[in-house]
Amino acid sequence: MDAQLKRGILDVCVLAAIKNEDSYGYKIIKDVKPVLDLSESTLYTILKRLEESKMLEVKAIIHEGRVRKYYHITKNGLNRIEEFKNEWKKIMEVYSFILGE
Amino acid sequence: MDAQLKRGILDVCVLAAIKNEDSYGYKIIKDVKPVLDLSESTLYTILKRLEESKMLEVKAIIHEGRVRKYYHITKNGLNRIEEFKNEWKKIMEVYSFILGE
DNA sequence: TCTATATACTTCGTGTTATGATGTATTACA
DNA sequence: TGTAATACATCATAACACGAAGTATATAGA
Repeated sequence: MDAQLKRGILDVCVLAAIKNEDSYGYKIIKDVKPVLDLSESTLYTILKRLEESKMLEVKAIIHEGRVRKYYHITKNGLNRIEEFKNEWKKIMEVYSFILGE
Repeated sequence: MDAQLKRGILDVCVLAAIKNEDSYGYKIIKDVKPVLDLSESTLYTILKRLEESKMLEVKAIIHEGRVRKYYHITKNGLNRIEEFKNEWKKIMEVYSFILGE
């Protein structure tokens, strides 16, 4: 998909991926990739950003000798998803415009 | 609307605005703004980009003492719109994912 | 006549962001 | 021994939206 089109949905996509269950980087990539291709560097950048803006909380856990960072969605994160749903209405208007008013 | 969400649709939005009739910067802003807010600097940046990628052709015309640059969509531009419509299907899948698989 | 306001386009600097490349480290299996 | 899978991190780069500021003309109203 066009790189520009991705922006703005990627963040929310990651939030959605952990909405129902805490998850970690490697798993999130596996879950999101079939729907929307993203690289490791992109994902970890996003996770850091979402953490900084308090939409996610992190807990590091040792799993089979490796560090695993589990991400948990916060209220802010849930709000962001709701906000996105509202923005979507606007997006649909724009789409109609593009199809030919 | 979220700045990131705009990217990827702005270009196509501008193309759509001149699809049926040649237009110029000032008018394009007026036409697109009700649907999707954009500033002058943004618009002219986009127009330049679309011209460079051969999606638009420009013709400068003197209108009431002022220069007016009329933009005409090319075949490339029309293709871009069609491409966008295809990408939209993918976007809808992502949207479903966000809503909760 | 003076002054907004509308018309019309341009340039620059800044901040945000996706991504490829590269690196580190462990476990599992052939 | 080697190779794939697991798991996360960092850096440099390029694309892009946007505010700010600038240039210039026409027109309507005070």
